[in-house]
Amino acid sequence: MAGRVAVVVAGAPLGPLDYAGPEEPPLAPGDVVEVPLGRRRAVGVVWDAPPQAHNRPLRTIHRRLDVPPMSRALRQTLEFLADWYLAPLGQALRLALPRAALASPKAAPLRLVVAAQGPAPPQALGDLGLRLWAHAGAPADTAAGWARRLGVSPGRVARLVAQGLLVEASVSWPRELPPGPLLSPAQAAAAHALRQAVGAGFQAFLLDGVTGSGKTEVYLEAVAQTIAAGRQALVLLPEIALTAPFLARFRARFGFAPLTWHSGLGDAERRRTFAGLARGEAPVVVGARSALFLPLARPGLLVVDEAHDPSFKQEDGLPYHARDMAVVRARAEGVPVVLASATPSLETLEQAARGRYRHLVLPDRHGPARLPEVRLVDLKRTPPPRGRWLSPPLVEAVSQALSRGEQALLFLNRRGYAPLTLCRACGARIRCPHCTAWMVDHRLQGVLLCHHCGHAMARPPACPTCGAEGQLVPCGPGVERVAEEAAARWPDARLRIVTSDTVRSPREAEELVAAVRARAVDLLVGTQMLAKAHDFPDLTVVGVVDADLGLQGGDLRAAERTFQQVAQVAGRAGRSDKPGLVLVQTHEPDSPLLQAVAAHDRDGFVAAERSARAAAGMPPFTRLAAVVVSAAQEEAAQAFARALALAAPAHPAVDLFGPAPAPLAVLKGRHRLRFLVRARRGARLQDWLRAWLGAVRPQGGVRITVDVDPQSFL
DNA sequence: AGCACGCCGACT
DNA sequence: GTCGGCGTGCTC
Repeated sequence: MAGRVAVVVAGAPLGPLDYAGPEEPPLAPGDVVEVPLGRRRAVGVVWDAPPQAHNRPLRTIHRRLDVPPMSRALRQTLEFLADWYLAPLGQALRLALPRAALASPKAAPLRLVVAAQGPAPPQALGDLGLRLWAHAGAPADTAAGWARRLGVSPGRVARLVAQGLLVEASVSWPRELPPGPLLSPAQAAAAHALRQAVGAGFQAFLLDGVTGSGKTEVYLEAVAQTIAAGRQALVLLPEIALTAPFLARFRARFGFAPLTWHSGLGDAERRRTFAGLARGEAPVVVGARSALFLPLARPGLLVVDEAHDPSFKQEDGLPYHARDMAVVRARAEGVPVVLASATPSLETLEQAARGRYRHLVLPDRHGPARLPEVRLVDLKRTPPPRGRWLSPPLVEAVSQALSRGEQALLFLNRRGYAPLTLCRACGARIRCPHCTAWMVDHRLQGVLLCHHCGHAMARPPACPTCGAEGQLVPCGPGVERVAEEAAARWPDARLRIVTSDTVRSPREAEELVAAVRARAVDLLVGTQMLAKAHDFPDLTVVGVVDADLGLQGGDLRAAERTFQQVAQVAGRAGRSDKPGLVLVQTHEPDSPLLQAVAAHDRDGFVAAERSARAAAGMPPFTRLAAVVVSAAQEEAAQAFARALALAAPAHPAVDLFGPAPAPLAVLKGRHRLRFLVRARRGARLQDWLRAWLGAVRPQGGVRITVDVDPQSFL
């Protein structure tokens, strides 16, 4: 009789299933196997679950794949994740089993090429030298990749390598690390605490320092300690756009490039990276959210940089928070984890206040840089001219920066040209046919787009409702419209619009950052993509076009997000020795939120927000889950939601709100009703949800989605 | 997630 | 008379 084994199938919304395993060689938990499932073959992982005592006939495991088994710590992390987010284990497993995990690991070891660095490109290289230097610190790439990137032949790349202008870097373990940079006393103290923690088991840290305070240098010392101890470090960054400057700093510190993991990688590189990490050959990997589940043969340290960033929360599919799951994985691995941020979330600060995370503070900007002056511009007292969006004080500040030969940034968190198109004749607004949303005018692409479902339509010549011609007018600003105004205002400035529409790949992000740093751009107009941790030394003036924007909608975290966003984008100004100036346009200059922004008073803001949350019984003092019921037929959704409301178990510490139409009442053609579940102290949120949702069976095309610890409330 | 089974509309 | 729509249900 063959052995009975539990297998979790990747991707299937199922728990462990029982199979008949081979007698010899026996399978062990973590082994990656191919199993029959229904009439297809699926890939799964042998799990630790005790075999269930059912007596249906078992099907037989086809074979064990010749890939490194999944570690116990990673399995535990996924189990925790599935349990926390009420997701089937099979769905969670897919996070850690990308296609690259299934390839044979016999791929050649990585040999990559990176740009050398020096004070200046050799004159003799001319234009090629400039291009090369613009890519200093770019991610390691193959020789062919560099040839493409520089627009030269592979032979020319080989010559550059021979000349030492490109450096071949093996991902193998560095023998020796260069000494670290000189740190300020506060940095040194924090770095010391982190170094001590490496190799000493699980501990969570909040590395909390104002923008430009040198958090990266501090945690890189912990990375150094980790490498020296022969262990691996995993660093999460919110967006791939951040990796190029990060890699430059990394290379400056260590003299080699880390592995990277992001959506821009090709299959071959993915396989090599995955296998290299699983075999323990590469010391450091840097990646976006999904990198959290990469295999580490010798884990030593996890870092979540810009830990406040909302992109760490996956919003589609399985809605997990990589920041929180990083702590879970670190605990499972028995290694320290560092959450670094200038504007930590209230949840993270609360963990620190309760002593769960050790709080390391860097109070000042590093070196000569000072925090920028933040001025609030009252849009009621100094409004922009009608039909324009830049107020006189902001125009003046940008003009001065440009005339000094410095760079300026205009921030508006709104893609497209105008968020709404209105008919002057009949007042109709152009709506998405599938969602409760306006169609957003995107002039660069020449279409109207729905930002929720992606529906596109041509800009109609006449009003679709009343047929009036020439009466459709764009309402309100998007970045394209602000850019149009800026281009008219500063015709000589070299302007770039930076949004997910214009910067669509890691390569384009890298190119943009290189162009800005090389001073090929004078004026940036963009969305939150620009608010992130870029370091542009000649950028001195930042304009926040509409600070009130994020406060609309009354979302629980609106104030917090606005503070973070404005503080982060303000942090782009004046990062070297030139002083920075930030102008924040608002209709509410007297609001405590904006007063705190202007005074760089994060602690004041947090204290006020914290007591408001406590008074309202909101996180971090309670826990929430959003439960959305959706169906193509509105009546079906409503009927089911009513039944669901009646099925709610009574609990003294659980409050159920709803059902109410979700803010996006129709999304992709489905009508949506939302419940909000609040668990106060003493209630187990997930247990209550399981009891509730387990008691009902959706039918008639009704779907239920659960978002535990929701960040967005649409 | 896939992939069947299962009952109701337009085609060779 | 069949092909095919996706609603419903199952996968050890």
